[in-house]
Amino acid sequence: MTIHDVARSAGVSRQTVSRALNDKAEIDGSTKQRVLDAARELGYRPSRFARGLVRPETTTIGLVVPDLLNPFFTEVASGALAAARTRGWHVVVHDTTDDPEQELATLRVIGAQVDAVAGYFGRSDEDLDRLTAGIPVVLIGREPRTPRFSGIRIDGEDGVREAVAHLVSRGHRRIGMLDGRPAPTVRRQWFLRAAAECGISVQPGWIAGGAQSVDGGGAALATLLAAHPDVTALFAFNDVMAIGALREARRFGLRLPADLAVIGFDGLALGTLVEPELSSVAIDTRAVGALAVEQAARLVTGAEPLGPGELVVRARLHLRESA
Amino acid sequence: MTIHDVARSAGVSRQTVSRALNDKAEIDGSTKQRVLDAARELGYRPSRFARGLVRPETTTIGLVVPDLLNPFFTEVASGALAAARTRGWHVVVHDTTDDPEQELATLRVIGAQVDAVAGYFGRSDEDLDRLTAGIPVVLIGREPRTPRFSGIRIDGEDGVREAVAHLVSRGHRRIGMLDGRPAPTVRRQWFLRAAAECGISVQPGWIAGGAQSVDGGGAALATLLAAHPDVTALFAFNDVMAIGALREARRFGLRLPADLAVIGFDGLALGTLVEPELSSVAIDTRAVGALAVEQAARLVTGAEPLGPGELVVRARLHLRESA
DNA sequence: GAGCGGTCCGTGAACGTTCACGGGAACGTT
DNA sequence: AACGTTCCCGTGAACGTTCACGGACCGCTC
Repeated sequence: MTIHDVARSAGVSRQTVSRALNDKAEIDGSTKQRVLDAARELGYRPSRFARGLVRPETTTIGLVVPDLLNPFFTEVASGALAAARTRGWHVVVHDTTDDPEQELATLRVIGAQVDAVAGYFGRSDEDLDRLTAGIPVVLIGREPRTPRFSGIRIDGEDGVREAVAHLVSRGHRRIGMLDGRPAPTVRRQWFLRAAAECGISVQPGWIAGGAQSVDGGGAALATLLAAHPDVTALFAFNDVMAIGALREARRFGLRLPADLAVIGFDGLALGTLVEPELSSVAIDTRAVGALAVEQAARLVTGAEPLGPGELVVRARLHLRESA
Repeated sequence: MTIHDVARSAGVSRQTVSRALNDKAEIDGSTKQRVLDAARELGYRPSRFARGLVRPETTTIGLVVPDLLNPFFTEVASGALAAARTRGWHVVVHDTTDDPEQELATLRVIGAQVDAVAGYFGRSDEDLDRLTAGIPVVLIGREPRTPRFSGIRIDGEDGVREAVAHLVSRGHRRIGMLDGRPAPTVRRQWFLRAAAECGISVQPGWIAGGAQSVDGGGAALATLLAAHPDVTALFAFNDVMAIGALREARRFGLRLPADLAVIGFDGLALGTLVEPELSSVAIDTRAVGALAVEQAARLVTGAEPLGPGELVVRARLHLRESA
């Protein structure tokens, strides 16, 4: 079903059909109506590829997240959408469900659909390089090794230092941490460094790793408290885990924050909905998405890309009720 | 920067470049490498339009939501993404920020980018018909008047009846409602009908309208309680408002659910994170998104579309702690 | 040395649309 | 009657890629 079929059906030429469909001049009112009717009759709709081939390209960027239901990624995506909207750009969102296979499948098909891709990836830079076939790539929350890639860095060091200092100033000495993985993360390094600077020691058993989810946070807290019930404060890898920890602590019968002070990371809006409201080392999550789109924009258009110094989002402590 | 430039630079023909880039046979290893190097050197990347024009089309559907940060729409979007993924389709997500202007802008540009569009719209069917230029449209949570459109209907009548019956069985007689708009909504009708069936009367002042947000729910509860502090139970337009009401009630010093029982609508995962956990007339939100994509799929491919009877998502009462 | 199979590469065509241009008809002006 | 304008409309070309086909070259066999 092409423009030609419509033209034939209406007894005019391609160009006249094009004029009618695109509200252009140089066409008589009655013929225009006739063409429009024919097009509707035939259920015709223009090929966006043929159209894109000849008209100024509308850019589309792909955003890849592991789990859109995770509020952190929702906020990042929202920021990316907003940034794209101001440019009249489009964003196709892909949710990999944290599955390497899905990520692979996404990368395979996305290259043909978008002008740039941004997001969270698990695969190596080499794999990404091979799969993205030359389009710009913006990594979020991970340092690129290839110069071809850009990375949005999340610098929470100062914020974590503030958090630990705050807990110490409130008299806490046994501060645990729920990490987002069994293996130490960067945030754990920040935490340990901050603790050392504040002059308190952190025993290895005070750190429990868990899945980066509400349930994961709850489970991690359970194992932590089982072994070390004397921990009085907690820094969590992120807000989602912290919220799971709050819930679990309540089930343990702990009073919050009297028996256990909790500080999360990310500063999600969700933190204001739980009881007690969550204190957090907050970053501007929507800015993360917006920055990624901005950098993708520059790479696509060939403008001067942002340097590493500008591709940073810094965290600050937001105190609420939970600590 | 076309395939031709690469061909010239590598001293071969278009076709050979195409073969190298697409990992096809009938090409020598050394020439392939030479072409690949030339392509990288020139920063070449294939036009997805030209490619799409000649290769089997990959379908893309547009999903339009008023606010992706609203967890309800997040869940719907997540369901849509998952359904699209199983087909190898793409979803471009547009957030209109609940702004008619943005919605208009979105509709204007989306037609050239997608094969079908689904989501929440504020504009009239006539406007939509004109702006979507012949591509299939699936409305969510709203009945279409045009036969050209499909609609996903949300039937919460039975669920609301269960909810009211439950509250009545617990002895509640003065049940208020927080509606999602100043003007009566369908959910208010369900509520009033259910109340009548249960033999309790609802005074007009027991119903307060508010914005469909956490703060809106809180504000609505505040005005409601100011005028009618004797209300003992509450049905909210949706979970987000219900959660706002819970927070506000706590600030009022009410014990939950002893002083005020609350039941929301939607059954969001978020409801399990608040204190007390929210009872809700729950729908399968992800199924809503999935159904929309499924129907869009059928309309695009020309398969037999789902009938009105199949395009329904029914609600059931999920009891947790708040009632 | 003719024939044959295999490997590698290039040329025309096609995808469906819009742009630039040209041309016919109708009408008014000189 | 010749000419200029205005209003419509159609034709060739182009966008950048892939597919189908054909052909050159090489080595082998009989």
